[in-house]
Amino acid sequence: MPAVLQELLPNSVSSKAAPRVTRKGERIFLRRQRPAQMFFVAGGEVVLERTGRQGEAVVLQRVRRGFVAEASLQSVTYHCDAVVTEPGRVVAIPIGALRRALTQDAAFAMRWIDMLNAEVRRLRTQSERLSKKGVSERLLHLLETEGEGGRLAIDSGLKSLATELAVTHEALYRSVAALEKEGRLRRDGHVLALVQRQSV
Amino acid sequence: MPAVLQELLPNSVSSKAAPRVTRKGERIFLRRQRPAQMFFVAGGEVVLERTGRQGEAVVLQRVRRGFVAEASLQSVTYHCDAVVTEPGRVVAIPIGALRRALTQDAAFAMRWIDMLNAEVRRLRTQSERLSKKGVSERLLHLLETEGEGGRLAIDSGLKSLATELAVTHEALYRSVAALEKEGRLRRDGHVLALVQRQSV
DNA sequence: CGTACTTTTGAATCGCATCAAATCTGGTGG
DNA sequence: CCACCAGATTTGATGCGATTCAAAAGTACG
Repeated sequence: MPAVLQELLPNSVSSKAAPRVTRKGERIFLRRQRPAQMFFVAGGEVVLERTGRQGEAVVLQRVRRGFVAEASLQSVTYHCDAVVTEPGRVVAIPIGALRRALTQDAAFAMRWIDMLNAEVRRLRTQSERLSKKGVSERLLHLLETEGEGGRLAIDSGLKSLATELAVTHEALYRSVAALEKEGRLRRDGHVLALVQRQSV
Repeated sequence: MPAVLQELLPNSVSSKAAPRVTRKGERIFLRRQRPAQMFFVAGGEVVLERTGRQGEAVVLQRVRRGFVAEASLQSVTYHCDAVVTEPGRVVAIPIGALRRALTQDAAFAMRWIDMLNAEVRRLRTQSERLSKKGVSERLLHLLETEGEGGRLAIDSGLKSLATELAVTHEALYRSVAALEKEGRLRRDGHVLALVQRQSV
């Protein structure tokens, strides 16, 4: 089990945690199912998505390390599907034990609150990004907010990134190419990096 | 002080809460300020927004009853501005007292977690909405998800709604008119309502 | 080495942003 | 009560950027 998880969870909970490997394409859980476990992604990648009636997938969360659907702690059903996009590992934690620990261990509850706060901020930033109209504006915003020093590794390909930015992959490819030609962006394999503009 | 707040907060906190009236246009707090208080909107309307460098405002949260920027509990600075869009009342709660109560009162912490969970879900729905491309798709999604039985009161006008949907007001006006003509939407003053389509 | 998927480029079309302007509205002060 | 003003609402014309549809080239993987 990852150290991050050990530090977050009290023993009463982590002792009940069950790690397992995931396969690409596997569904960890489905919308409308009753949550019995909380999942922590410890390797690979899992996306939380909703599927419209025409089958268009909307990516709501992309997790490489952290909880999927933390917000379903008290929910009657999941409100999204969780799909494995890259094989790896998840840790399943019984929700009952988690709830019990949260009501009994205030320090743990506070750590949990911090985690939720971070997720709320991340989602607000994502809303801000999706409020932008141009493709390149969204891309640059992503690099500015999610990247480290304007650098961001794109592990699952630009096509997958396109659905995350809610644009077509064609538009994204063209936008990347255009930004590169303008000298505002650089590509090193899977890494996109903003080119620092010299301030006057 | 509203009953909802009384039920949520323990006495140690609610005794320190300070209600006050708000004026239209007033800024409750600004980005980059250090959070000293947590604000509960008890009347009127407050929006949480970020302003880009060209002054384009992005609405991240619109609150008529509830907390603004709950996620800044442990933050060093606010990450958004809070602006009063309709005069009313807010209750200011000292953050120190709040934090203390959360670490000592597990039941309160659990109620707080539920509130954050609800906000996370709301934000995911908002991301889903902004992922839609068409204006009318976004509008219909709003009515489906935020409305009660497809009915939603628009108190602050369609123009303000337009910025929330991240479209121009012209496009929204036209979209509303078009949907009305198609018989998919009805307007009764400030209320927008989906027209129920007869299932076969 | 074939198959499935991503990446890339091209062309046509469409919806929305943009700019402009007219009308309507609620609220203010004379 | 009316004139007036600021803001919201509405309609029109134009252009651009993204979607859509199509197809070719590159790449990973069994």
